[in-house]
Amino acid sequence: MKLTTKSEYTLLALLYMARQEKDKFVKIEDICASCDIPKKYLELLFLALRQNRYIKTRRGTKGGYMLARPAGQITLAEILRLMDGALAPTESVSTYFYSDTPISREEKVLSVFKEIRDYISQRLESLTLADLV
Amino acid sequence: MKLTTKSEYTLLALLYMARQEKDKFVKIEDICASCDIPKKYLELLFLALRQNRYIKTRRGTKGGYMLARPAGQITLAEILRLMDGALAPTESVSTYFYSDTPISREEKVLSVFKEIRDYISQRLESLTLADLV
DNA sequence: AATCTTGTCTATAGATATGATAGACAAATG
DNA sequence: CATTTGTCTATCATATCTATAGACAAGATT
Repeated sequence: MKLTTKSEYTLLALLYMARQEKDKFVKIEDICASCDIPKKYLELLFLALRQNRYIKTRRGTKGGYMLARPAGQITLAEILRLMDGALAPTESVSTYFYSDTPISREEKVLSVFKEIRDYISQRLESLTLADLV
Repeated sequence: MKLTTKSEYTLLALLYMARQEKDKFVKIEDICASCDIPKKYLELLFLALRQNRYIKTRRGTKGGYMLARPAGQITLAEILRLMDGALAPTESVSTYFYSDTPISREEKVLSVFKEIRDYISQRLESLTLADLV
C-alpha cells in the first residue's frame, strides 16, 4: 500500500465533482485551478476513471466531466485501488500473491500483515464519496 | 506506508537471530543462505540496525551478529519505521507533515487516513520479535 | 608477525515507479 | 468551419528501490 498523489489528486477531483449540482459537467480547468493539480496530469488520471466508468464526459463548449454514479455508490477502496494498487501493506499479503518465499513461511508475520490489510480494506470499503463531502 | 524488501529482509533476519541460542554470534552468510537474501544487501541493512543499536557485532572468525536487546523489547513498529519510514498511508497524515495543501482542507479524508495510521501504529507497536518467533 | 576471516563503510549501478508534459487527434457547440 | 474541450499515446526527468563493488578495519589462528 502506497498512496501517492494519484490517489490524492483523484480524491480531490472526485469530491469537487460530488459537490456540484446534479447533471452539471465541470471543466477540468476549473478542478485544476481549485485543487491545484497540473492539468495534463489530471487528464491522465481522468482517463482511467472514465475507462472504469466512474465519471462520464462530454466534449466541446459546455463539455466537461461529472460522476457517472451517485457519490454514495463510489467507495474509497475502489478509487484507491484503481489509482495506487492493492491496499495490502506488502505484496506478500496481497490477495493474489503466492510464492514460496522465506516470508511466506513466517506465519505470524503474515497474519499480522493480513490483519492490517483487512482492517484497511473494510474501513475504506465502508466509505463512499458521499460520506466525505 | 510502503513496506519493501528492506522491511521483509530485516524481519526475516532478526527473527532468525531471535531463534538462536542466547549470546551466540551468527554469521551473515548463514542468515543469507537460510533466508535467501543477497549478502551485500543485507550487510547494508545490518549497518542501519547496528547504528541504531538493534544488533551488536563482532568481527573475525567466530564473529557475526546478534540481537543487542531481548527480542521482547524490539517492536515491529520501530523496525519497519527504521527500514521503510513512516507507517502512515500517506504523507499528508504523517506525524510531522504540515502544509496548507488542498488535501489538508479535506477534513473527513484526513481523519480516515489518520484512523488507519493510528490502527497500524498501535497494532505494530504492540508486537515484539518475541511474539513472532 | 602474517594471514585468514568476518564485519564496516562509501560509492555507484541498474531497474522500476512517480510526477509531469507534449502533441496529434476527435467530437461537441455556435 | 472555427473554437472549445476531452482522448490517447509517447516521452521525459527525477526519485526510489534493489543490489553490487571494493577499499578498509578488527578479531582469530598459526
